[in-house]
Amino acid sequence: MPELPEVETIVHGLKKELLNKQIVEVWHDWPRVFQFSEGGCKEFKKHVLGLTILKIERLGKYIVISLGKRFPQSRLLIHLKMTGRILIGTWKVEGGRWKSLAAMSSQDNSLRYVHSALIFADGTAMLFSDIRKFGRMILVEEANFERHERIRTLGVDPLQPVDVDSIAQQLQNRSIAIKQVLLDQSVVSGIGNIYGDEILFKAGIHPLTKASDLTFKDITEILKAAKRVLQKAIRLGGSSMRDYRDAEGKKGTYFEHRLVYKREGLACIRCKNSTVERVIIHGRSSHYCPNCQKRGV
DNA sequence: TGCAGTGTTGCTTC
DNA sequence: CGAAGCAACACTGC
Repeated sequence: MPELPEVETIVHGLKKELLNKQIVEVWHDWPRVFQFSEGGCKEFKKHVLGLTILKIERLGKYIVISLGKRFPQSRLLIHLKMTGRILIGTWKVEGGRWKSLAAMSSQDNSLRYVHSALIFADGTAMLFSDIRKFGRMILVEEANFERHERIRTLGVDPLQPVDVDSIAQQLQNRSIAIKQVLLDQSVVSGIGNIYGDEILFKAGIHPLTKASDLTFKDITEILKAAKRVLQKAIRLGGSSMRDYRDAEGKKGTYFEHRLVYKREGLACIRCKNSTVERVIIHGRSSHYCPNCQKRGV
């Protein structure tokens, strides 16, 4: 479930552990995790060996790792999709399976789902565990980074100062539900199903409201709510329902502090006398209070 | 037992 | 271009 707060938390942990490490080996048992321009894992490996981790940051839901000798030569984009996890520690691979030697913390059965790994000169490794195998590691040459499809089409980061006029303009000709638009990474990047519901609850906007029906004030409220909700979630280390763990293997506690998500049938925490309802929007469960969240127009 | 549902995104089609 | 539907994959719970 890694959304912006989870990825931010992971990146924070990775910075503490991985900076200045040199990649000396690449391992995988599922070639499709690697992408490098037109090539696959062979080309990926060739380009990455010997490079050092110079910088780690978050762009939307991507972990972005700058690699080079002295200056950045390429960037590694990691998307965790639904069930991806990054494990850091000391391990050995035995019969195609990774075994813990001195992991930063116990990673229990997630070791079973490791499908790729970067091994560093100091003997430590970064493992990429992913039950559903939707996650990807995409290598992009530095010169092509800004115009790479995945990066070029990324919407604004909700934690950065946002130009409300430009967002309002984009929503003008969108007839779909605001909930669906919030999940569109090309409008605003980093929000997923959980925080989409949380943000709309906080803003008092019904998730089925058509984006084009929102007033300028509504949009301002939503963006303000987004900052608050996401910042709080980062403070709490993200949400852990099932799979999510940070780089140190720790869960986040936002889920226990959630406002509406997965609270169907329970009393609304704001008005207390309505019951949280659930509706499917574009195939995704959406939770809201029918009393506190009014539909626009 | 079998099947719907699950946190995400990209591709195809209209 | 916008929008809908489905595919990628594995597991859980009813």
